[in-house]
Amino acid sequence: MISTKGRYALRVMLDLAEQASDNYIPLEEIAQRQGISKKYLEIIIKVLVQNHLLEGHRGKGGGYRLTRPPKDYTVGEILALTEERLAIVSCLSSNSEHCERKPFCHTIPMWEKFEQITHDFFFGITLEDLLNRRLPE
Amino acid sequence: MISTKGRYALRVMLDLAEQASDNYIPLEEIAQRQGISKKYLEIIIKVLVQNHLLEGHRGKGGGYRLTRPPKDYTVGEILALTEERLAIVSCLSSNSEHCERKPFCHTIPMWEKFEQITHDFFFGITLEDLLNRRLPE
DNA sequence: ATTATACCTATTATGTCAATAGGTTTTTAT
DNA sequence: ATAAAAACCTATTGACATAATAGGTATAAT
Repeated sequence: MISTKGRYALRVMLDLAEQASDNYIPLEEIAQRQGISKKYLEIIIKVLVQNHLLEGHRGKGGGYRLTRPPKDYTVGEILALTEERLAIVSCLSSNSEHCERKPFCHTIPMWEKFEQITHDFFFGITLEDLLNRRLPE
Repeated sequence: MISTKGRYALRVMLDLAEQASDNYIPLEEIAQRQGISKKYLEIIIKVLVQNHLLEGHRGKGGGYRLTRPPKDYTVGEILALTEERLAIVSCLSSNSEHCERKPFCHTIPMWEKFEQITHDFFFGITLEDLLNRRLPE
């Protein structure tokens, strides 16, 4: 399940993309427009800045702005940052302990395929697609 | 993310399918074979019985058995029972509170499509498919 | 100097997951 | 009848993640 963290991150990115402005936009403004607690958004937006999806500028007149055009962001890369667990079952996640059943497991191939499908889906949609309400294929 | 509950449920069903026997198989035996706590499995198997995916028989010589041939179970119906939240985002789940942003939301169509993909994937795989390590298409 | 802003560190409440514990009831085999 | 083997039932616990709040510091523009 996608948590609010991931969904909020997406909404912040979309909000900025919608403004289509090169100016910095204060978080306060975004929070009000989206109806989300500014304090909570701070936590989420931090990750986006650290990974250079957004650029923050301090002080009066500061705020946040995109670092690329909306068509150059995929939904997948945004969710991957805030969700951490794009792995669908723990058996597949990198930090899972070794399972000696894995070689014989009847279900692993299914999880792997689903993971592939999930990846392809979310990495195949850009912010611009969302703005235009146009899903690929 | 699929929880152990869902994965264990699947493994129990697979275990029974593999035995390919009309006899009742004690949970103790399944638990040992699968390396899962019997007590925990009790909780999981209860749901499967209540929904008639399994049949339980009490007393000496009792145990559990499938109610249908493996080809007539889909992975989807098993996971749906134990996971509850096959809804990917809370906005789409039935018990979510009304969101007045929904009509304008740029992300809802994406979540809906992903939900469709997820549903089609898991309801398109049967227990028999898993037994044979054969994923459809 | 003041104001507006990002940025930082910590804390909390809630809830779910995963698991354990200790029983009761039913059925079969002897 | 009796004993054993099994399902079935109710409650509790520890650990962890999520979602959110709180209060502060650093920076930049006017």
